[in-house]
This record gives sequence, structure tokens and C-alpha cells, in this order.
Amino acid sequence: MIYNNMTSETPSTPADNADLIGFAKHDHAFCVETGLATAQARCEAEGLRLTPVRRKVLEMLLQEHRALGAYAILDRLRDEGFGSQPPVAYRALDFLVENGFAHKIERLNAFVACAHPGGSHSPAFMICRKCDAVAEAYSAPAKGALGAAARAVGFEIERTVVEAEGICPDCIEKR
Amino acid sequence: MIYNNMTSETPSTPADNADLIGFAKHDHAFCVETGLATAQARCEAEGLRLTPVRRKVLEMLLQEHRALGAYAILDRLRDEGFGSQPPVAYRALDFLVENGFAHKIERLNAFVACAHPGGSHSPAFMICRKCDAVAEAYSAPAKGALGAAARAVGFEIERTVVEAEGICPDCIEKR
DNA sequence: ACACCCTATGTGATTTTATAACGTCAGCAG
DNA sequence: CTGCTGACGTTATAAAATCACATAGGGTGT
Repeated sequence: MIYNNMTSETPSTPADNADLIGFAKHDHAFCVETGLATAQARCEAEGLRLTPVRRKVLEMLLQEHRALGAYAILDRLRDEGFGSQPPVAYRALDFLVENGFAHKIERLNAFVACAHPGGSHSPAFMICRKCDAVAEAYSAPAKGALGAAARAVGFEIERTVVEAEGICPDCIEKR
Repeated sequence: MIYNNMTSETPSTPADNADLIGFAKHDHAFCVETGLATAQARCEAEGLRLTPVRRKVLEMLLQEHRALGAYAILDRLRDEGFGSQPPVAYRALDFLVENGFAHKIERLNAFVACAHPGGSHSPAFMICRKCDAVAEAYSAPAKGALGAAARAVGFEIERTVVEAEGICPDCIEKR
């Protein structure tokens, strides 16, 4: 819960390394802003339509460093005056996921903003079971044991789900 | 990894290696039988109760090399005269998963029999999106990029989900 | 401007997946 | 026998996701 207030102004502290990794304090307003700006830029560049609902959902996801369920998102959309039926949330999420702005955490049936916007990638996640924080790491599935097994039997990997559940550094400290 | 696997008996079945991996033809009656026998033995050894429902569910999972949803299992249980309400299936599945006789495929919200009974392990799966076959490979999550990332930030991994979706060798051939 | 089409959105209903809550019964320890 | 525990059965409900259909807005070509 370290993240849920938009702390103070200080718009000039990109806690680099920590930002990449995900657990660790950082200027959160900054990461929401840049996340939205990056998305907007890429949508313009690629002819994608970052509509109000989609933008709002992305903003909500960026504001948390946790996975949000579709229905949590839906509640907030309702509060903001958007449609209030499940398809509204699911369609926005589908758009964000398909275009790499967000990811689904299969283990939680929930969604997080992508922490590494840009090219396509196969993300890996660390999920804290105490505080629900989620951090995204890079992964190289084709290089590990799984990739080797796939090559050995001739399985053609199209997509991977890599999720680690455990305790985040903050929660370890608190014990 | 470090698995002392119990598969080493396989005297003259055609596809040893394939059996380990999962895609490929093999003596299927054999793998159901040995799967059940192994489970029974381990339950006796460890004081676990392999009750009729649990045994039947395990048998059903062993008969497929695919993930079965809880409700598919429930239908078959009903046909066999067991209780027909969801908790019946979920409780049996919980038992099998908790004790390592089966795994949940998060990506599919479905379940498969464990292909590597024996010690605790962190499985990795290959899921064919054409024919729904599922193969289990060994994984070494702590050694890959994810393990490195976790160590770097001080995240303590307790459990991992590793699932690759793609096309299995059989389906590639058929194209 | 107009008609047309395509995409996105809004809404109601339904399906699929999973859990809560509570009663019963069998096996076993005291 | 009594009381406990773990497994099972059933009703009900929650949570997650999709289907089907209607409407609205923004471009395009004419």
C-alpha cells in the first residue's frame, strides 16, 4: 500500500533501476504520467485509438502497482460515469493487453499495467501474496529449461506465462 | 534438475523419452495404471487418504493428456454415481493438487495429472492451443532470469507458474 | 452534404468457474 | 459409548467472463 497515494510533487526523480524492477519507492505520479504519455504516443504512431475508457483503465492500472480485477476496474469506471456492465471493462482490458499496455496475471485473474512499454516482450511477474504488489521482470523463456524442453520435442512456443508468487522485500522487512 | 524420477521402470515401452515429455504416442493404459499405483503407494506411505472420489478424479486426469475443467470432471463424476455439486470436484482436485498428484493450469482454469510424481517440484507446461494437449516439463525457475531478478530485489519465491502456449509437434505436422 | 461502413460503446442476459455454509456419516481415541 | 475429526453431499451464492444485440460517432467516397 505504499503506492496508493500520489505522494507529493517532486516531478523530477525517475528512480531508474527501482522503477524497472517494481518493488521500491519511486515517484509514482511520474510513472503514471509517463505511462500515459508513452501509450498515447504509441497509439498515435500506430493508428490505435486510445479512447476515454481505455485511457481511464490504463490510468487506473498505472496508479496501482498491484493487479486489479476486471470488476474492481468496472466499479471505478462506473464511478467515473462510464458504462457499468462487464463488457465495458473487458473490452478496454482486451485492447490494452493485445497492444502490450497491460498484462493479465493468470494466477490472479487480474490485470497490471505493463512496466516495460515498448517492443513486444514475454514478461515475468513477481506477485506478493501479502500485499498484492506485482513487479514485472524481463524473462527469456526461450533460453531456460522450458525453451530447451520445447525445442527437444518440437513444440512451438507462441506465448508464455511466467509468474512467481511469494513475499516481496517490503513485506519481508515488516515481519 | 534434481528429480529422482520414478519413470525409470518403463521396460520396453516404445517411447521413454516421450513419456517424460508428454507429446508422442505411448502405452496409455500403462501410464494410467502406473499413475494410479504410484499415487496409491505414496498415499499409503504418507498416511494420505486416496478415497474413491479422489481416485476416480485422478484416473480421469491420467486418462487424458489434456487439461480438464472442474465441471468436465464433475459431469463424469455424476455419471459414475458420485455427488454432482461443484464442491465434490473441487475438493478432490484440491487434494490432488496439494499433494502433487495433479496441477492446475492457470491459463486454462483446468487441471492435469502430474507427469512426474515423486518429490515436490516446480512444473512447467506446454499447452497446445490446437488440440489442447498438455505436456509437463521440469523447470528450474530459481535459475533463470526470473530467479535472478527475484534475488536482485530480495523477493522470496514460494511457488511459480510457468506455462507456454503454442503448437505441439503433432499439430505442426498436420498442417 | 449525404449515405455508408466500421469501430467502439452501452446494456441485458447468460455461461463458466469457484466458494460459503451447513448437515451427515464413518472411523477412531479416550 | 462419547466426542472428535475428516470426508462427503447438498443448497446457495459469489466471482469471472462472454454472448447477443442496439446505438452512437468518425471517417470515406461520391
